[in-house]
Amino acid sequence: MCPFMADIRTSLVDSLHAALAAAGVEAPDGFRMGLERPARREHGDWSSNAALATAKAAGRNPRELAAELAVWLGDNKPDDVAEVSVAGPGFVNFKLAPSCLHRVVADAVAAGVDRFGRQNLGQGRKVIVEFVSANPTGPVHAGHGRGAAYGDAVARLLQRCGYEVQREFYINDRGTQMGLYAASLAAARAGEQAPENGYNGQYIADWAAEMPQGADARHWGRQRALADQREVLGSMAVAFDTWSSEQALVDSGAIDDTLAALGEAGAAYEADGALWLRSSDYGDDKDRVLVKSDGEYTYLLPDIAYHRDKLGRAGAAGLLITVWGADHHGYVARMKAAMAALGCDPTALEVAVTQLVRLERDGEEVRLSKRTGDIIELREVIDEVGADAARFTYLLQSMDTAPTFDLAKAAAQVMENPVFYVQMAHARLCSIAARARAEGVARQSAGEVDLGVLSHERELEIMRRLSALDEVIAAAAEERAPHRVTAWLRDFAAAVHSFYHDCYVVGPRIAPELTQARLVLTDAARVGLAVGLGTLGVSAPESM
RNA sequence: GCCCACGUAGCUCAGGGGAUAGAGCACUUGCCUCCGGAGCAAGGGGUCGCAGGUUCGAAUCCUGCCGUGGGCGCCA
Repeated sequence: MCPFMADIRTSLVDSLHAALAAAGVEAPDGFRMGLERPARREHGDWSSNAALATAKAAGRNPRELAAELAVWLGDNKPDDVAEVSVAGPGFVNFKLAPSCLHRVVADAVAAGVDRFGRQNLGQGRKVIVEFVSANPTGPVHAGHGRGAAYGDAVARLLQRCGYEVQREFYINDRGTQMGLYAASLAAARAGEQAPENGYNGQYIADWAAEMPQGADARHWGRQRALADQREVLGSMAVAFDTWSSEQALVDSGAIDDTLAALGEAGAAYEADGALWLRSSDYGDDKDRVLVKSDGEYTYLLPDIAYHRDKLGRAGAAGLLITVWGADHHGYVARMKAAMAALGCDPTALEVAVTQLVRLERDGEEVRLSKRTGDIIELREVIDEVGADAARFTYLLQSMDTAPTFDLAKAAAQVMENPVFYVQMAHARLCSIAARARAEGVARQSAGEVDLGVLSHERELEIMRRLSALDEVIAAAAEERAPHRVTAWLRDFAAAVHSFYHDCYVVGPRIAPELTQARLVLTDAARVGLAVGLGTLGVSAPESM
């Protein structure tokens, strides 16, 4: 990250508190000093609402109080502050010295892609991020793609913020669907009709043809589906550290243990021949069945055992993040209820619900249906648009919105395509460096270059945006919102294209010291783009 | 009926207590004697779904209503 930018923040907040004290103003209860980057340039680099938020309780006029704070802050200037002013209804605005921005550039180059933007908010806290978890009854489809892109990006963001992250895939390898899948494979192998409610997709026919004579359809089919899923996810650069099996939980007795634990907690009871979870005591709408009257487990019970198992592995201070599609949102309350019944810390389990994607090709909807056989597989999406475009497009918007993913648009190699636009910015920066080499420019080491000559508005804009990257990454990680990085990348890429257009780096009319400084700026911007793209799992190509 | 999310420019979406609400596409108009014009710049375009409330301040928080998507099984 740019470590001193965080220090500057801290010192500004401290100074504001001191200024308030000097003005004889006591902060009201619950007051938190607001310090933010103003939307408008003329309002400086940082802005505080200190006067606005405290004036009423202190019986003061906000604008006058702000003026008083500004005078005091002007006399006791925090480090790196060039100017303190008052604006609007009573904001106190700070303008930083230009040297701050030059330090950002030097930092980015020194830290490089591996370390720039890295921070330690997590302090090694263990997190298990579970995502995709498609049934092992067929290929992953386009809808799983969003969960895959999202879960992996969240994992990457948390890693960059100092969490110890494990990516996990839960395999529902027992139960009704698994049985139907095995029966469908066996039927297809024997040239017979699929059973009622069975699977009919083309892949069933294809896989059945591969299945060796006499193979156990259940076991062989599970392996076949998993291999396919792993391969497709791998082609999108999504890899899991652990694959957790539901059947293994049954075999190990973990489910019976969980049942016993729920019983001991008084959270389970028998009725109508079934065993119920008293989930309504823990915030759910109604009680839920754990064991059906025919003795079979419901889907819920193994899932509770699974989350209990994960919690044990994550440890007392650990965190579980489970990514579910919107079609599972109804299960959040019962899972949290079960965890509460087991005495777990309710904040230890976070369920991230992603809204469903609408898939189109050239404006026409393509339906995602796993059961009809008319499935759009994730493999097809990747084949059509590429892994980078697929990931970036899936992460373009907040997970709370149900976006439209147009395959044709995502695949287009045009600047209107945000993936291409951002990657192109990186490629252009690389081409500048290549050009400098081709022209025989002897590069000074970054430490020797005078960055003070970087004062063009285009250059300043790049530096300002670059200085915000660590905050963007921190916010994206804490809010589990990778699309914040996507938004930053689009803005930053725009700044790079503007710079590219207006500020030549190498050429007969460019002074040598400016060439040197701009080459360093180019390197820094490249690091910023690569770091941002990296947290999304998207590559930063040197040429397009 | 109940639960969750969403409703911001013509379209796709950022912003999610702060100052004059932003970007891309589309539209209008400029810019190629130098690093990729696959670009850059300027302009027009808004009752932030509607109505109340909280607040010094609401697109943002709360309540109700309307609309859209998803969910509401002893299916998974």
